[in-house]
Amino acid sequence: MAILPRGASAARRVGVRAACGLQATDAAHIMPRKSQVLDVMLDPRLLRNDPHAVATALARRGFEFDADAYAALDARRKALQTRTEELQAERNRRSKAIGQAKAAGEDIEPLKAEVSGLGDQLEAAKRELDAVQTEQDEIRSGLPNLPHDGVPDGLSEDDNVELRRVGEPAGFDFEVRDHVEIGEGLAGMDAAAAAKITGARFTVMKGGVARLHRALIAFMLETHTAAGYTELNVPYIVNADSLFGTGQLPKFGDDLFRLAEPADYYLIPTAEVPVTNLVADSIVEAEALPLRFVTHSPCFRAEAGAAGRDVRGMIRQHQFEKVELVRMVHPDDSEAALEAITASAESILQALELPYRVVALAAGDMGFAAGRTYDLEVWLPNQRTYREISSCSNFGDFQARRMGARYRDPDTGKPRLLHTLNGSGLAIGRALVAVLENHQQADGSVAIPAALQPFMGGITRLAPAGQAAAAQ
RNA sequence: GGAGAGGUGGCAGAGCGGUUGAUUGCACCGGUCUUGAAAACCGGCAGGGGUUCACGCCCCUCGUGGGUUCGAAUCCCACCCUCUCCGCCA
Repeated sequence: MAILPRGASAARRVGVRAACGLQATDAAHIMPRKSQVLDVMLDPRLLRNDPHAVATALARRGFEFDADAYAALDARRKALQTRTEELQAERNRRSKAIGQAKAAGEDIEPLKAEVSGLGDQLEAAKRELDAVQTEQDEIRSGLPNLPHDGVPDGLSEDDNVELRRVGEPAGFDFEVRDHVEIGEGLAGMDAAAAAKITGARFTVMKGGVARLHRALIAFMLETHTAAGYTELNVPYIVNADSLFGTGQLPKFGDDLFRLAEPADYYLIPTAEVPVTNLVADSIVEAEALPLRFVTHSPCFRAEAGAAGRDVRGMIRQHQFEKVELVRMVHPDDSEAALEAITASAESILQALELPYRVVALAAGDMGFAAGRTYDLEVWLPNQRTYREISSCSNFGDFQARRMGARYRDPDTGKPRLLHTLNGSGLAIGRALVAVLENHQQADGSVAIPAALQPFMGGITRLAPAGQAAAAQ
């Protein structure tokens, strides 16, 4: 049974596959296919009718868009398209006339001779049009989403706006350890072993720490499904189409682990990719909205631009796990849905008794596809700072347009782009770090938050190696 | 991996190379009838794009790409996907 109605037509998406069917070349070549495909990113009409407004909006993100050049290109496109379609119409008319003449038993040879020149003209016009459209598509697929009106101005994280703080950082009357020290003390965290097996930025977890990691996953899935999210289990390997749909491609291939063999697939950088793409290429019935999904998955990131950052511990790994929340909603509901998805993520932090703050990202600090983003940052006592543990974004129709995700408007009967959102609920590795650090005790043990204890066989603390196992 | 079958509108399912972008059924929307509903009957109903103030007109799309032809859902080639049987396998 299908989870979602799949559009059998699949008329769109001629796109990426065709365009990048050219093997393991550069991921940057991945493009939507021209014309009749709706996976261009920003609304093509907005781009055509008011390119300067687009340029102004994108400038808030620090993105330069040459509106005049684009407008000039579009003028060429228009002329070429008109000419091409006129030629096609002419050819269709004549061919139809030949058919009728033949049916009437007339001699069609003279008619055929008349049409012969048309073919060449048409082919030439098509080629030209094709080139211009390809150029336009390349530009469009590289344009980030427009920031929502309410997004704070600014180009860097320094311009982010703190919305609220929840929970008081605990006072410690001993020297606060970081999670690496705590994890090693518990004999539960081993970076050296992972380095031997693989390399840098991996960790082997063991015993109580591994169990705590698993408990966090189970607790989060339980909490979110109880709140109405439908649990999913999805592929961790995806194709280029899916990554284009959510916006990782064509621009951010460097952040991905790519499997060139035996197939040109990618490891997912987040479950957002497979889950959001469930609605790719389909028309969802209006009553089915909102769709709310939760899934647990590993995430694989090359961290290409992060050399030297967060090298110690589990903050920044090539492989980590995450519980992800995804919603597909009616366009009118996406603003409220962002608040709701953020609240879902916050409920986990509250249950885990972790102090955190909520930050509205500035226009220039948001991800490529996001129209508005709230980050949740958890308090890390050793670093004496708040660190990102969840990112909740409203993508508006940006991803929906790229992947062809629509719902049927009951009033008009016509398909319309739906809105997509997602948020981490939460990143498991960082949640583990936060629990270890915030709930550490003077003796090196770690108190298990009450909410987690049922998923830990009822134990209330993790004890350092050498101490008696676990208190009841 | 081997052998076979197949991919057509929201779904199901037709379609001698020529007024077929596509018969029909279901679903859906509107109407008649009814106190109301159901049934019955009548009508409407694929997606995308261009152009137009608008009515409308035009182009593209029958898995994807290419080829043959004046003309392709229909013929040819390649690829992708699905199903059945066999092999392998958690």
